[in-house]
Amino acid sequence: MRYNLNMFKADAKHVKSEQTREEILESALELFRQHGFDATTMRDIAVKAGVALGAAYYYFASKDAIVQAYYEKVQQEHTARLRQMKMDGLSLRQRLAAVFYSKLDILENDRKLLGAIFRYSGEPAHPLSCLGPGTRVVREQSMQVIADAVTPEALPADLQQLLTLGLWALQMGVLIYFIYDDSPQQQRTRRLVDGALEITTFLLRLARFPLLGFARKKVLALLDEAGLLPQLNHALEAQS
Amino acid sequence: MRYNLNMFKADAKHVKSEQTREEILESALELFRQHGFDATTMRDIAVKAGVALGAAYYYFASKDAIVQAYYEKVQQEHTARLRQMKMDGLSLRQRLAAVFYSKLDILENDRKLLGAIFRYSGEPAHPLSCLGPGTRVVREQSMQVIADAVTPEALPADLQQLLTLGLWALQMGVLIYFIYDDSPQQQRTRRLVDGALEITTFLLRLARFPLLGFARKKVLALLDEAGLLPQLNHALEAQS
DNA sequence: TTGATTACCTGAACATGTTCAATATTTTGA
DNA sequence: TCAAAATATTGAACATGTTCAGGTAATCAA
Repeated sequence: MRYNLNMFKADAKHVKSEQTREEILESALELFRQHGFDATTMRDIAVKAGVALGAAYYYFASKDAIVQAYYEKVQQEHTARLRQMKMDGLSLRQRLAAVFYSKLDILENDRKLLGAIFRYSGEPAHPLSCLGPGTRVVREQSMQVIADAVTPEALPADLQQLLTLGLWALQMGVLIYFIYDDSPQQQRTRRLVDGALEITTFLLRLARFPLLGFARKKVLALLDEAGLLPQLNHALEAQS
Repeated sequence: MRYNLNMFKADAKHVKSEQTREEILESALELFRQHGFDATTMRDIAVKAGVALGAAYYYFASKDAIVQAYYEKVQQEHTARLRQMKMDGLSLRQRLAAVFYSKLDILENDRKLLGAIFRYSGEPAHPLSCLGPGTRVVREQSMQVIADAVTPEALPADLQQLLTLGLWALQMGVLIYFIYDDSPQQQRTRRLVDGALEITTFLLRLARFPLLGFARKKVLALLDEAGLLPQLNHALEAQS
């Protein structure tokens, strides 16, 4: 085929648009890291990126949305890192440790940015609510990473579901703890992860006993009724 | 004694100051309920309260601080309601149900206000962070309400500590769920509370078994190391 | 009583997130 | 090639949370 000159132009243009966006994002993150989220103004960001104020709003709906974009990149990176890790031969606990640790590694120097992620957790209607529909994709992506570490264990479907949800909630809690953790290199958070995973796997071994099996059914039924297991119905239907 | 005229004046003045504060608070809450938190401006509040804009900032450090003041009143009311309830003869589960239900009752029509409470949960340095030092008093107060419902059960000190902390965390989660719950009268949240308490008391009965006793020790040690049990040290020291 | 001190209150000014009408640039379709 | 459409960009204007220098009223000390 003959190359159409416009193809290059189109590519170049799309690349340039993406570059502008990236430039704004990177400028913003650098300033956020340097001076904090609140101390950085949208005007600062625009100046540093070499664009007009309005351009920032052409690419990002709000100042918080920039942090959300950052977190989406983090999630991509997290997914990518785990995909290229060889998990063969590792125990569940080791796989989960890899999941939690790599997330902390990625976020290590940006703890101050994370606050913005949780800012609208109590506002269902806000597009950036970390529990709302607006962030569904990244949330499901982060649950998938955990599910991928759980699945090789070949647990009963209900337990697998339960464990994944529980670990996702644990991860949320760990992130909050991480933000507040002022120990050097956030070692306390790492130790918290270790301990929590030890207990988790210990309880998992107990989960086959009848009494805990009963509790497990109860918990599952409760979460289902509460609508916190959206995929459960399909999973169970497919199984039975 | 002879009454000093200035006493009345002083009282009148203090009362008047308190009245102004109350007027601003009530005006704000009414507007928040009517039009939502974001749609209400500080100028609206000042106009409705019949004061200048600056007066609102004399009494409240920020717009969010007004919601915080509301929540402190809620916590007072919660504490008061439970104090005047007769808990004699009630089971642990019934006492806890009373704790959770009464809190939901108080907050019933103000779910939209609660979002602001969680807004700074990811920012340790913010004075209104619901997990930070700035809100310690109201947080300890809300834990005390739970502790008072747990104490009559005469559990071992460590288990009591653990249960109280766990229930407080549960309450936080329930409040989040409550905010997102669009079922009529938030019945789903009530059912979630019922189910969660059933499971809690069931697991509590299991906690005496050796295997779960081991897990319990592990959890306790973990939380202690994580610094999430600030009072534990004193409690255990006093016991031994 | 009176001057000094404190508490309360005012509203203009400011800072900054956000919007938007207008303009420039690029792409598309014929 | 060129006009229309789509995309990208501009920066002034706006809305609103917050600050602050200054004022008034109440309280206190002598």
